[in-house]
Amino acid sequence: MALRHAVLAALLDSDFSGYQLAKAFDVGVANFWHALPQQLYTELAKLEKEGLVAGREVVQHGRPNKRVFTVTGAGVAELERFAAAEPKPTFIRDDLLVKVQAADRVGAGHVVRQLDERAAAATTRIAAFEALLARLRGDQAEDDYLRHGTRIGPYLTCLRGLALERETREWCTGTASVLRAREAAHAEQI
Amino acid sequence: MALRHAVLAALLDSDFSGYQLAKAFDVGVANFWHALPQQLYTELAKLEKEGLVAGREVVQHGRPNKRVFTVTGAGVAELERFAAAEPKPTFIRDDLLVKVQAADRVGAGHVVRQLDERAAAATTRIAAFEALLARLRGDQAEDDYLRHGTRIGPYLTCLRGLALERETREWCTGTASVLRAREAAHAEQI
DNA sequence: TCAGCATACTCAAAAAATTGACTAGTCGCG
DNA sequence: CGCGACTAGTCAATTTTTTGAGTATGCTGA
Repeated sequence: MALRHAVLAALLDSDFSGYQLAKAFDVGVANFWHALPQQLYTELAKLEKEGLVAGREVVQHGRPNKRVFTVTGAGVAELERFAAAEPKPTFIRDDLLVKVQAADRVGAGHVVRQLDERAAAATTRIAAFEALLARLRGDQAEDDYLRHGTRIGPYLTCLRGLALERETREWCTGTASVLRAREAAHAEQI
Repeated sequence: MALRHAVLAALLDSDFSGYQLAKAFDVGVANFWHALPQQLYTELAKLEKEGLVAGREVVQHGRPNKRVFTVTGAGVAELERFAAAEPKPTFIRDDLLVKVQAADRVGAGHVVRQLDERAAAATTRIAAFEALLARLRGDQAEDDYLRHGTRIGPYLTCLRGLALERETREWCTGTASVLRAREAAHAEQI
């Protein structure tokens, strides 16, 4: 019962349809939560049945109509309860870490390549986060925005995403270069 | 089919029983993977049936006997295949991020407290990682160990854990202080 | 013009993770 | 001597997540 809170938090910012939420959960919100479209549709249906969100049909021209959802008062109350409850520990799962853990026992070649790719992907995401942050704060200086800006929540979580991506990039490039140096040294010995 | 690789990677370092693995997955390995004891027992049973690990009974004095597991050749081959495959994207799930995202719409009090607690927990983990890293490299300098040390995999993943915890601590303290300042400013206005 | 992609969603089945309840022996503490 | 904590597991039920397969419509570029 935790995806629901991620959905509610995402809907606080602006109303979304399931499809739009799915996009968000695949890129931006994925920063701190991840879910497939099917889960979101299911969750939205449940939330609506429980009265935590309200859906309304939006007629569109040139594309299928959609149902967008708004958080209700009960939804905000539910988030309030969630905020007061003890948080579950952070949950990280990363294939690359597992591979690096095993890197001295299996061939490191593929792992090095994947580290490079991950570092490149991180660079892209860093740029995206920086652009998003700049857009959120508009023409205000960061300090100013942090003190007086609206929608500080999304800004703060973006800052975290940015820091994580930077850390990821550094670790990936550092680790790749260590593994490469060791492969080279090993090759020399022969 | 991914927990199995985390288990295999953990067993590469030294043989473990299900119980010991459970401990590791609750603290150390939890750095990059998380699993409950039940899952580990189930997974070990499956891995043994498939011949990827071999179990043997260890008779103990003064406590129940245990079964410890070793990775077999087939297990290493399976890890090799896994290392070559495309990695799934990193998967992060964090209640606190969701709460911060919603912090400007629900009471920030609890969230601030939880951020402080998380920062304190991070400090503890940072110390633990530093101690573990020092133990792994023994009397070697870090550069030296990275170039020539054995078991470089665990060392590299620990470095990542350390960096993540440091980032966590910084973000938590920074975010808590931003939210506190805003609460204070808001109180003044009244 | 027509294939492919994007929007917008649904249903069902399988796999994985979580929750909760148990067994059973040992150790130390009061 | 009994109580609680630690070691070392097992079993079953439930919930969550993932995988896979569909339904429609409309726009765009080769």
